[in-house]
Amino acid sequence: MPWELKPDRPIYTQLIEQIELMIFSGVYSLGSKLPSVRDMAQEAAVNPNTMQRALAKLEEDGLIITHRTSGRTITEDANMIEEAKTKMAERQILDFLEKMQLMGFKQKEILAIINDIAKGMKE
Amino acid sequence: MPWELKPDRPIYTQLIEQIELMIFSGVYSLGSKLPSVRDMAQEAAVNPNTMQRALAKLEEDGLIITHRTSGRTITEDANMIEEAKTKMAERQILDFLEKMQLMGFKQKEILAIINDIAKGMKE
DNA sequence: ATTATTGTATTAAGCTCTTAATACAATAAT
DNA sequence: ATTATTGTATTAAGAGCTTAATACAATAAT
Repeated sequence: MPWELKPDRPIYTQLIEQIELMIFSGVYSLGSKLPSVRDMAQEAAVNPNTMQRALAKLEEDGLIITHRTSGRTITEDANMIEEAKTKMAERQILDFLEKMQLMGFKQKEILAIINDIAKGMKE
Repeated sequence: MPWELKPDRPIYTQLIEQIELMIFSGVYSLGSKLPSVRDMAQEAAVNPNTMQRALAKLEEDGLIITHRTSGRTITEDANMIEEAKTKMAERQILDFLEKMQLMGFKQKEILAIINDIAKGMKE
C-alpha cells in the first residue's frame, strides 16, 4: 500500500489521513522514529513543504513528537493512539450509515446489506 | 437535510454528490423538473457558475436532461438511477472495509464491529 | 408583441494549495 | 573541528476553485 494521492482534495489532508492509518495499523509503531521530512516527501512524491504541513498537524494532535534536530517519533502514549483509532472507526461507521440513509435505503434494507457483507466475509 | 458544504474539498464535487443523493432517495423524482440553476445556486448559497458546473457533470452522466430554455429534468430511466445508486452503495461499502483494514482491524474484528452495528440497529 | 426565464459563456479578481528554490540554526555524525 | 542532517521559514510562481458581474440566444409566459 504505497502512497495514494488523488487530485480531488488537498494532498496534505490525504497525507495526514494516510500517516494516521499507518500509525493505527502499526506500520509506524509506538515510539518509533519517522523518516525525515525530506525522505517522506520523496517517498510520497510530494514537496517537502506539503509533507511538513501534514506532519505539523499530526504533531499538533499529539500523535507525533518532534525533536528539533533529530527527527520525529511516534508518541508512546498507546491510549492516545487507541482513542484516535476508535474515533476514526466510529466516524467511518457513522458516515457510512448516514450516506446510505441519504441515498434512500430504509433501516431494514441497510440491515440486510450489512448482513450480506458479514456473510461474504465469513468465507 | 439542507445543503451541507465543507471547505475541505471542492464545492462542485459536493454539489454533485448531494444532488445524486437527492435523486437516489426520490427527493427529486423520476422525470421531475429541477429548479433553475440560479434558484438552486441560491438555495445552496453558492455561485450560479459553481452550481452549473455540478449540473453539467450530472447531465454528462445522464442522470439529468437539459432543455435549453425550459430548465432541466431528472432522467426517466429508472434503471440508470438504480444502477448508479447501487454503484454508489458498493463504493461506500468497499471504501469502508478498505479503510478499516488499513487502520489495522483484522477480518474478525471488522466482523464483530459489523455485528455490533446490526445489533444496535434492531432497536 | 413584449417581457421574463432558461441555460450558457466570458472576464477578472481573490483565495488556497502545491511546487521550487533557497536559507538558517541546532545538533548529530564523522 | 568539520560536515551532514534535522526541522523550519521565506519567497515566488503557477494551477485550480470560487465568486462577481455581465452578456447572449432561445423560448416560455404574459
